[in-house]
Amino acid sequence: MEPGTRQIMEADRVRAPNIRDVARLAGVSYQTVSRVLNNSESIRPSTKQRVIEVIDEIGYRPNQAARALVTSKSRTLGVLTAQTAHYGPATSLRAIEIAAREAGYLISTTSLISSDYDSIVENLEYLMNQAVEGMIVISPQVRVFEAIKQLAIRIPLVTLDSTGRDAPRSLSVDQIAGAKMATRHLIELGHREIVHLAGPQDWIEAEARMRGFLDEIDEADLRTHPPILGDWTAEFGYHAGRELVGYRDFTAVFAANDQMALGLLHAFREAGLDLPRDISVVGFDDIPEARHYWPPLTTVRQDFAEIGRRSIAILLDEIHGDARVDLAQILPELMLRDSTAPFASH
Amino acid sequence: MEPGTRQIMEADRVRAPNIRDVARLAGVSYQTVSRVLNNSESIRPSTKQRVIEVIDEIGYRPNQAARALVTSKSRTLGVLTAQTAHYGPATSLRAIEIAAREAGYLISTTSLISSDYDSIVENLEYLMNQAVEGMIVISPQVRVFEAIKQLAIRIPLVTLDSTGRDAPRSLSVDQIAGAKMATRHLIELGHREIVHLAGPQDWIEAEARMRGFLDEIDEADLRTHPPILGDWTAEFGYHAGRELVGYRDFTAVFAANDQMALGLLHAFREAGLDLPRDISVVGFDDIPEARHYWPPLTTVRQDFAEIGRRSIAILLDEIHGDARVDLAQILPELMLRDSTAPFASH
DNA sequence: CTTAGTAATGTGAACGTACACATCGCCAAT
DNA sequence: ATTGGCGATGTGTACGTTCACATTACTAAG
Repeated sequence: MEPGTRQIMEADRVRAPNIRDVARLAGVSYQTVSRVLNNSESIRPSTKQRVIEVIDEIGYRPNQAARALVTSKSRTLGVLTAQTAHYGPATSLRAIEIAAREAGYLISTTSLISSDYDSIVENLEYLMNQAVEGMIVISPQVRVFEAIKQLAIRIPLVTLDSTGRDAPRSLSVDQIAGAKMATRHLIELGHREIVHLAGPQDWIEAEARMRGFLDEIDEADLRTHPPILGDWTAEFGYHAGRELVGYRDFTAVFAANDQMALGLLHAFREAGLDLPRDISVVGFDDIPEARHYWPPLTTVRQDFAEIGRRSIAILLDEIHGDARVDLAQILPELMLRDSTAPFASH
Repeated sequence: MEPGTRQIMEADRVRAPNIRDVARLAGVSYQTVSRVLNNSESIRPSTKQRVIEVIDEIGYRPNQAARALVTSKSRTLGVLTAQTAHYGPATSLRAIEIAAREAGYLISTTSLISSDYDSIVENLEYLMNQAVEGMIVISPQVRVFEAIKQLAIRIPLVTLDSTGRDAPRSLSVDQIAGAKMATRHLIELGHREIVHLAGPQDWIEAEARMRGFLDEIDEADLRTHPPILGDWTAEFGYHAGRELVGYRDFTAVFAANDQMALGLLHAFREAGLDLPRDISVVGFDDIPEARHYWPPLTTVRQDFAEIGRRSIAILLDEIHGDARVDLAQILPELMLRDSTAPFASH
């Protein structure tokens, strides 16, 4: 191509300024500009100053693609999540995003539409194609682990679950402890017939909460019906509640999340029951609305934002090779409100 | 560097396979592999087949950074959002992510921590540094537009608001129409003293809902107090409700979102009022929980997922140069439930 | 049997940056 | 005056891909 032609093209589509443009205008070599960009030492303050001025003046932005290409570091972390519209995951995700940005990392999120195996694989492939340096799995489901193993994913991985699975490092609020606290609270109030409205059993959190419930029931030498397996929604809680009022062989319900608890309250009240006198209800999560339900919901609080922040800290540590952040579990907290009351036979 | 040294390095850290490795193993040139990757025509099926087999076999993944560098297309879209933990934005965001992925685009999200001008600029800069090809602003606030203008951002932009501002193309559920529907409903029930619990006024949606309310009040020749300016939370709704019960110079409240409506219900019920006989309440959004509030909330439904999908469609159209998707506003829908009742003086 | 035309494939260059190494200039110690 | 050392800056090259253009293989028409 002749020089002339070239110049016309350049004039045509204004090329974004690059490191050499900056260098030329600042009267230094491109390498010096690179050093400024990467905060290298051994650069004279006056030179640095001059370069920075040129950068600001012409609005130069480093080309991330070129950087990624040469360093073979994408500075991107992948997040695999389901149900992001829910308060918990959404809050964690937001904290993750902010923490990642502060550390200079980009987040690439992928939301599972369906939870079948192929879909999970497809989503993981998507993240791998972004050359993510590490991965966080929020609200993990059992099949996700199979897929990760199957794909032989080798990058650092942090999952937000409580079970300490083999492959990845995991972290979360201690779901089992939370469920036990909730259940114990009901037992201490004198309830003996307690129903558990659980989450979908392929969700690790749901499984853990159910385990905590059953353990506590067991320790108190009580009996219980097999838990009802729900889908986290208020709608399901409502229908389960309508079903339950037909039996009345229980005095309290522990729901695996606040939304389902809300559905229960709705159904019970609609059936003319007096809450919490007739039936006590405990939820899980302590979403901001829970304290304004009627009656205000007794529930187990977990700090979703803190989980998000810590997961990033752990992941970055692992990426940088110093796995020193401890995985101490975060303890949840029982929030006592008005949806639970002592059991009084009447 | 001598060849020998080089080989040791390669053996040291296993380099990911590149297009040339594939080409060598398939017995073709790298350009042919490139053609297969880009679905170029005029390539013999048998050749294509062979290349694909090699790709699968050695697990080759195209290097996105190299692609982005040479094409100067990042295939990334930026999303600027606030309050992502809320149901509405979170739902839209999820739909955006899924739609973008289907179109082969990556989403880079940035959440506004604070809404001051500097913070907005910082977040926009962050997105520009990712070389995003287009931008979506969810739940836009007024200052965002100033910042965009100030930074002279030239990439395609879609905002999710209802006001048809000058610079960008915008799209949303018609907030004003929704607010008018809610207000008219209350008026038709016979209410004459209606209070509006508005959202923060630097939020464009909040402003639009308030405008709709005031317009409708005006058209019905009614009077109203100046709206209460809230912050979207149930907590605020609750405190506003406690304040309001002291006056009792109204018979209905239109809250700018469901969460604040929930807080109102809580406060009113706590004050011993009979809902909806004593006071009618209307919300906005129709989050999934709204129908399970007590009483089930009359509210204005908007389809957040649809907004998300459409915004991507519009943005991609604009990026590809054919701006043909129309911006017809999506109409919201009034969901009649039990939190509103005819006004009867008693 | 030649020739033209097209389908299929190959070659050279460029994208913008960071790394490894080379060079320059200066000052202190001999 | 010479040397060594170090701080500051410059030069060559590679990263993996696509684009523009060049070449080869094949097919059909004369």
